[in-house]
Amino acid sequence: MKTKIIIADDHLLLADGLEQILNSVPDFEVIAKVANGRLLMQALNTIVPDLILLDINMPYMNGLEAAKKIRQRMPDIKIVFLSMYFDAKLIAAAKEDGVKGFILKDIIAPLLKEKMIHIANGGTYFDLPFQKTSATPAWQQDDFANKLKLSPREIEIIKLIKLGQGNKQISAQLSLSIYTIETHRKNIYRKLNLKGVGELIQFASEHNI
Amino acid sequence: MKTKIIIADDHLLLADGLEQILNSVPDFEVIAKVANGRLLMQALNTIVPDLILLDINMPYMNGLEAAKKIRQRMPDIKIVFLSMYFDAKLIAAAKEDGVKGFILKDIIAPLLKEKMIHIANGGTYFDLPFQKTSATPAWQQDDFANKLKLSPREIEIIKLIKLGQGNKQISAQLSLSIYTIETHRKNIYRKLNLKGVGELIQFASEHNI
DNA sequence: AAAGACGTACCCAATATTGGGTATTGGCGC
DNA sequence: GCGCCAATACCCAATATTGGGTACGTCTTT
Repeated sequence: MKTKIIIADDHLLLADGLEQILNSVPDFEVIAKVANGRLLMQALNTIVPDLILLDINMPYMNGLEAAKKIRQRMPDIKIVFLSMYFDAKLIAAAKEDGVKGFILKDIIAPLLKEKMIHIANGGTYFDLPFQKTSATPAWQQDDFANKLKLSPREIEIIKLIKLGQGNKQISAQLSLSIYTIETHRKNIYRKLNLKGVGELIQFASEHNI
Repeated sequence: MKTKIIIADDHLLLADGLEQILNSVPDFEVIAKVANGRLLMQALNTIVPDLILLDINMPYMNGLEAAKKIRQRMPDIKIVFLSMYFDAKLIAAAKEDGVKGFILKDIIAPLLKEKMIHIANGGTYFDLPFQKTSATPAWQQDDFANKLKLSPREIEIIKLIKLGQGNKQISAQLSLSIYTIETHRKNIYRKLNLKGVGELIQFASEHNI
């Protein structure tokens, strides 16, 4: 029995591309493509997939709302989020709603397949905002891969913040200006879409940085 | 084979009391009592205990220093800290140094025995700053038991801080003045001897509040 | 009734963090 | 060599947190 998939994405070209990619996996079968959340809910009245690949940003009803509704009515359907950008809060909310995966659109086809197969087999996968994960060697990442991901220095600073250190202590420890730490902090918050130490430490703990 | 214990405490009366209590446990044998860290180190040249019950605040060499040295030279000796007050940072440092337990002096004899037996048998025990732990019913706590421990309201607020909320959000959520939250925060920091959100969240995570 | 803990609320000054900039340097890839 | 980006550093204004107080009503224990 193949895994029946619905693709929900308002970028029709991308949706077609995804269809091609997923249909090239023997165990996958794309049974529908829809362009927004409302159409997705309508489609679910007549066809029932095993998995939905859901764009977060869609008109009429966004991915998160759609996921909530689907989760309530048909909790057996696996939901995987697809997004242009990394967003720590969004991922936290998604996990709350039982979403099985979060994949950035900067992924390349073979890796997408790999992750989708993993999820279809009952696993979960949530993209991380780090550069150079061991699972995805640099040579197979495309141009967008390094945007909005955390640099080594940023990760280092997150670790220190997580230890309860203030900017002053961190700057002393790394022999840097306090202004530099402020800049790094700002960049970290911007990249992860977080606000304040609390949320950052939350995030860091969940992703054991 | 009995567990050989050395008691290190500059309050001689207390040391005597502890000796009585511990000797009433069949498996325990107090083989020495010393009044400060230096005397403890001297004693260790001639006698080797299985466990040291170590007061944190002692003249000449405090408990933490003594523990570090003992840990280096004789890592097999179990060390248990005894303290008048709860101190989150101290406990964190103690754990780093391989200390097996942290017991507040407001404990009552039967519970002390219980915890010491647990530790002697290879366990660890670290006192918590909460009121009314289920393991220690209120009726068997003495007068000092509730000093410097966290109230329910404080624990509630710690949970919200841990979720990354600021004073403003917390006050809104609980329908309280922001000043009240500030007060609670101050009390929490004072009671736990912590400084800043970072350290608090660290602490809260470690003790899963 | 007095003492103490708890929760509430307020004031104030000193720091710290946040969020908006700009700018320079050195490395890396194309 | 040019562009990009990480890392560094600085400025500034707006908030937020910290840490020092005081105060008051309620409830519990002594």
